[in-house]
Amino acid sequence: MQMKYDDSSDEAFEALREQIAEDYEGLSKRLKLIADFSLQDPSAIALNTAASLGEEIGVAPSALVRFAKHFGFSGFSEMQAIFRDHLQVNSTSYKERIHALAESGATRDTGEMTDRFIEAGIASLRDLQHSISPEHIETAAKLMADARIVHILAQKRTFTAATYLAYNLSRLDVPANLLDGLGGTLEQQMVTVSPEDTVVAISFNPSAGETVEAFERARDIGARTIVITDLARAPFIHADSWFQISEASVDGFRSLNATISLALILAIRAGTMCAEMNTENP
Amino acid sequence: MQMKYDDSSDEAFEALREQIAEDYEGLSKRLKLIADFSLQDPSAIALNTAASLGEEIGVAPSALVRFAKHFGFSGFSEMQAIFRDHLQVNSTSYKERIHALAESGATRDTGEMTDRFIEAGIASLRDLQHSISPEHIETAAKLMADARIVHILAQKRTFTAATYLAYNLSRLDVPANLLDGLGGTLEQQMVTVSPEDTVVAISFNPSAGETVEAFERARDIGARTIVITDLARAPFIHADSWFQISEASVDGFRSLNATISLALILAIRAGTMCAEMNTENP
DNA sequence: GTCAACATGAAATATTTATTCTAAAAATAA
DNA sequence: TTATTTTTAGAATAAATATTTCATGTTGAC
Repeated sequence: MQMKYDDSSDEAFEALREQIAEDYEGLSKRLKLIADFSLQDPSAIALNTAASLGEEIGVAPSALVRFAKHFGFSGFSEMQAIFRDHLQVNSTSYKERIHALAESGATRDTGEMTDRFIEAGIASLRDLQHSISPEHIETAAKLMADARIVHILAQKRTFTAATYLAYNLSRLDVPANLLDGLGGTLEQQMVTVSPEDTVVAISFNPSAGETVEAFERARDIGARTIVITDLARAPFIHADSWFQISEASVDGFRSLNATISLALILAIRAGTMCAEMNTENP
Repeated sequence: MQMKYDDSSDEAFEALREQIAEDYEGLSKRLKLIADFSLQDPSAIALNTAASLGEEIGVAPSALVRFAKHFGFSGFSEMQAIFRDHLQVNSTSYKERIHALAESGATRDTGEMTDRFIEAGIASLRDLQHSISPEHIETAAKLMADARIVHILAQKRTFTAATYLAYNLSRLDVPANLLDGLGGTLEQQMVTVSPEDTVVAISFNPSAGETVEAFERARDIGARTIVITDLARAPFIHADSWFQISEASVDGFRSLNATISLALILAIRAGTMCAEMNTENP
């Protein structure tokens, strides 16, 4: 099964934008004001009422209705929907897709199941791509690069992602330690954490109580904290840096694609930062 | 993914988000649903009506009003304004970011790197989609479902994928054992392998010598063998079932997306087969 | 089990917001 | 200038949307 993931639902917005620019000269005075504004600040059109926009632009609300009708809409609301979709396309279309995948019923056919899992993985990666910010990666990578040791908290569900982050950090000469709670309790392992360290918690809902406790313990010790989670909740929102990722799930099985990709990206950026620091101050 | 913004004009939103996360446990069932949704997809709250959000979340519109009131607002509309402001603040700072991106080297590199890794991951998944056949999956899953125990050979590079396969098999009540070579040699662990077992080797080039030896040992014992590899060659081509997957790599870092997705698919199929067998012959 | 306290959804109501209509003001052309 | 057309703002109306209310369901303590 092949799926088109381009933002085709956004075509309408681009077309409208073009038409506004094209028709501009033929518009009346007030309509030109509105055209200027809509091209310059489309999200304001999406998020405000005709009345408040009218006030801000300096025209009557009915002028906005006339504007919309000039471009073939039934009224302001219909045009506004285009602007809203545009705003939502970049942030939510993959979320909708992710949500839809979770809904569709279980299937017995292996080929179909395979397709759906692969689709789910791709949707997760696309969502990651649309919502990730380079600045935020920089921040988190710096916290890791500056640390004496990077500790990674691994609970059952996220153990796989934790091993991947630990493996890649080690490979890039960033000191990494996996707090896996093996051969004892997590609490016992926490004694190795110092205030110069950074603790990374990867936690998916429902969070293991142990992970929550260990995270709070790390904050008490004074270590820096980074959280990768699917649901930003206390206490994780108090972390120095946190990422909320949405993984698609099929039949209750969550994809791990976005998580491990983020782990790899963070590890690499931390690794290059570490290398740069070492060459500068040998 | 959502991120923490330092934007001070947005502090109302941050405060609200934190309060939602904080109060979460004390909320009722419906209010928890709304809390989850609002944390996961705040822009949807900003752009939709209480009625349509209610339908999407699965609660009555009045539940959204109750939710807003719980957090000290006069009603849904007042709370929605916070979400709208957040979106507006965000989308304008996004423009600035695009500008800044062209200027600052580090973030541009990071953004570019991120994109390349995500594209590589998607390419790997698409390749997987085209290269694996349902019949192949059926065969391998059957080998796992029929086994007394499924042993998974984990070498350094592929340890992550191995833990993922083991975890998912266990979760689906397929007896799984990770041969990780910890606390001794792989050879010592191999004594647990019997002729009624299936051994899965995940091996990427260059293969660890230990994995090759362990694989041959498994064949000598008479166990069934499954191999997931990026390069099909001796001795792995003698396995009872094998998959060749090509993971895209960026700057020498190989993606793991196709491998873990295949692992998940195999685990699920094996799990459903196992369950079917148990209900048929109780 | 019974009761009380709380949570919930459907419908009624209130409010906000968009839209239409109209008279008046500009703009245009003779 | 004046006649004609177009544009406009504000009021009236219609539609959409939020909010309140209340009967019913649920939960938890005793």
